[in-house]
Amino acid sequence: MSAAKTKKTATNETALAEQLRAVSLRPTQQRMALADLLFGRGNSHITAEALYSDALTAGVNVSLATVYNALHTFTAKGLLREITIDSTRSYFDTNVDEHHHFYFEKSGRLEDIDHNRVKMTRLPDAPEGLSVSRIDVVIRVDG
Amino acid sequence: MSAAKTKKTATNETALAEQLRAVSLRPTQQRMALADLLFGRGNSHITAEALYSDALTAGVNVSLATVYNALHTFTAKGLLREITIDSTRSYFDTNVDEHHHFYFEKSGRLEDIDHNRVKMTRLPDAPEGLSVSRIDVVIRVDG
DNA sequence: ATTTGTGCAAATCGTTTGCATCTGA
DNA sequence: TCAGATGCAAACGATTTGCACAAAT
Repeated sequence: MSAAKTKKTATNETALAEQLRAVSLRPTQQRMALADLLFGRGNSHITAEALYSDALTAGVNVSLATVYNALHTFTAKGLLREITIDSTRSYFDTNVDEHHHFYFEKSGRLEDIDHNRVKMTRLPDAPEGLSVSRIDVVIRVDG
Repeated sequence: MSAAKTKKTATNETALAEQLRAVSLRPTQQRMALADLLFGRGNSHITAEALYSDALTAGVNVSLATVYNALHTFTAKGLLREITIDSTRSYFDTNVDEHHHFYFEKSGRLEDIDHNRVKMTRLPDAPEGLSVSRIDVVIRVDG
């Protein structure tokens, strides 16, 4: 009885709609359903294709183009973070807080590393006048 | 008068051939020429397409498929390191020593950071029984 | 002679785009 | 009403693949 499959409660629906409106996005049916799939579960790292197939499974009427659209829009609005580790696909992370990743080379799976589990005591300055937008630490493990 | 354009010196040719033989790769014309382009210059981060066009410019007779082939083979043999940061293309790094990168978001350019310019005093253990194959630190700057 | 590498063109695959249609405010 | 969103199918671009031919040992 996932919220995506059954009728969402009014409060849920409102919460999602508010979340979207807060970043000036129209809470359309598709965005609501995708947001519910993305943020309503623990599943923090997902690919476009995977989200699309989750949507189909959940009976959500949405096209692949709209999935890509929503993922990029959400990312631009700071609701998601895009992670590029494997050149064959992009992952989108629902965790937008500062954190790092384990990357399991065999399975292609990602796992969060809380930022306080990594401490960097020395870092180079950003080149002349440029500012650092993000520091990504990826620990690759053979698994 | 690049070594790729003109006839290579006997010592150069021998050195490259030895380098390839050392990792049990046949020193074919194409691999020699590509190795020369890759390792003979300062240019440490290159894409397959860029190497291909460099090769054409240098008058080297090689196909794109062979460029991909050589890049992957060299990487498998430890002569190169593949870097995935931008999902639209793969970079190959001739620097295979432990080091990190600046990534210039606007230009898509990469710049090496010597590993002793980054110091990590706290790192999580690798998950159960798995070993860490590599730690990548990417500092993204808006430039 | 045998193995390995190369080149071409076609195939793949994730992602993007153009455009007509629909929907939310 | 009308800007913004969606869906479809075609286009894309980097990379891979199949297979015949060529080159290295």
